[in-house]
Amino acid sequence: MAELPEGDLTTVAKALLGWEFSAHGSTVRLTEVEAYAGVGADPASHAHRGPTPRNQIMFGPPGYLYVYFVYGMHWCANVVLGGEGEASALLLRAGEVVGGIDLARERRPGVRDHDLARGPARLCTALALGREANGAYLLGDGPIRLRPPAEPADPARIATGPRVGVAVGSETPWRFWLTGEPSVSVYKRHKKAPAS
DNA sequence: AGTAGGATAATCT
DNA sequence: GATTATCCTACTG
Repeated sequence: MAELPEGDLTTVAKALLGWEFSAHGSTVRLTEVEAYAGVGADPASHAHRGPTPRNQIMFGPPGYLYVYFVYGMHWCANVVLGGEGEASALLLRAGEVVGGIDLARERRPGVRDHDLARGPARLCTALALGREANGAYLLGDGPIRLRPPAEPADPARIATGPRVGVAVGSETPWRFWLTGEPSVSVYKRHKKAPAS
């Protein structure tokens, strides 16, 4: 059993850096995440306009996995945070493969080790996450698990910046990552987001 | 190094 | 019918 950290959304987001996320025989240490708030508070969030069939898992209790399909070909994984009905979530953007690396390499042939989970859709591929993982409980004893690291991430290495690839709300600096990690993805703004 | 375009389908308006 | 919390390839400098 594990318990999520206490605090508001950005506090929890930063506290989850360095946690280990396991699925289907591989484990990554989270090096990059993005926070998304709930109804009305965050135009970039899927929950912004209220519950829909897709985002219903975000409106449930925290500690569950929200997996969605984007751009016609990619899966992305989130951890539901906040209280029930709050609908905030944390996008797992990147991580370092620390277990089951042979399986991860098989799932993403031909890429360097630090690129295996460097990006949200790549992370899902490396861990073989798809539709069937949506709604999984992460803090119990199931095949998909999130657990705290033996050594917490160094707070001095946590960096903050705007979220990657969002069309709206790109001013909100809710992307958090660990500086100096080769598995952190490179920043790219959305095609239609205002130039910096 | 950085930038640009296209693939491709679920989801929502 | 428009939109999209991405990735890969190909190009320019």
